[in-house]
Amino acid sequence: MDAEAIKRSLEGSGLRCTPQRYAVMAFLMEHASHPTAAEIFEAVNRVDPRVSRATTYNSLRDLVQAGLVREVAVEGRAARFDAKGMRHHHFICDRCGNVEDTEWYDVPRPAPGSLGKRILRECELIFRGLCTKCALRHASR
Amino acid sequence: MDAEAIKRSLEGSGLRCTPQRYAVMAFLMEHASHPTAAEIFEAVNRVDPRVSRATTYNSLRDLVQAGLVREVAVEGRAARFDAKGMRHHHFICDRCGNVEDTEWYDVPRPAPGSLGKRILRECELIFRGLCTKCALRHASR
DNA sequence: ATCTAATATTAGACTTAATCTAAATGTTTC
DNA sequence: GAAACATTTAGATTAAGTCTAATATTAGAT
Repeated sequence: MDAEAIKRSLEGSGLRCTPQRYAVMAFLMEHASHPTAAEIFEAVNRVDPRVSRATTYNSLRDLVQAGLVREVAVEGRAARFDAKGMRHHHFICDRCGNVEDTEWYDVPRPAPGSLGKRILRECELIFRGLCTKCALRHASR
Repeated sequence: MDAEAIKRSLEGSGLRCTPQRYAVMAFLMEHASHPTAAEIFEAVNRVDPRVSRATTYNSLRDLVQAGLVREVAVEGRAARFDAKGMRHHHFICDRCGNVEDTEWYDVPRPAPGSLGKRILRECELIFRGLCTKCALRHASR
């Protein structure tokens, strides 16, 4: 996605395309590494010191609300974020905690009725185990 | 599970059955509500003031390591815990953030090869949407 | 039973992540 | 250009979790 597309997607969601929001969104689209808010703030602030910490958090909140960004559910301390580009699932490493994208495939929905009166919006699949790096280190011992 | 069973499962995992650990484990088994560490601490400490905050956290860490308890991945601030009893999936409410258990069913594993050299331990399914309470409130407006 | 070494617990200080606040700045609209 | 609104800012505050050093408990050896 290029600059124009980012601008359009922000405005399409009712968000003004401010330099700060743009910077956060652009950073997320360039880094599929599920960065934490602190990482995003540091990186974005280094490039453009006009971006404050509060604004980083505000922008992330707005982007998540607008549906452009996903807050990945991980059990670690700090929240991690993910631009919603291609659909994918997540693999979380037991050992190093890294979150990686994996190929998407359709998840069978629960049997109708099993959820009662709940309203289902989405199904998310999380794989756990050892990532490539940790699996190799594990094997070589 | 009764007291003896808890004791056995702790010791079977190489953990001494101290009053503190027992209390944390017992609380989790009685409350399927995915309490946060703070909630567990308050409840357990109220009953037995000998249980400190640090020990609550230590016990939870030990229980998770021993595989008796699961730390549920949620995007909120505080971690949530869950005694591993019956297998189940989780439903997280978009609005109130509550985590509820839902009926378990087999999740199709990813195509072999799609995970590369990663070692898969488990698949976890998370549903998102509105819980019963929030769905009703939503409808009545 | 007593000693000893290992394990567990504690209170409270500390660190980290995130939110809040009130003032300032920027943007629209008239 | 002024009023109304949205956004950003630095820094204070809160919340969640971890760490530390002292104390207590336990299991196993004698």
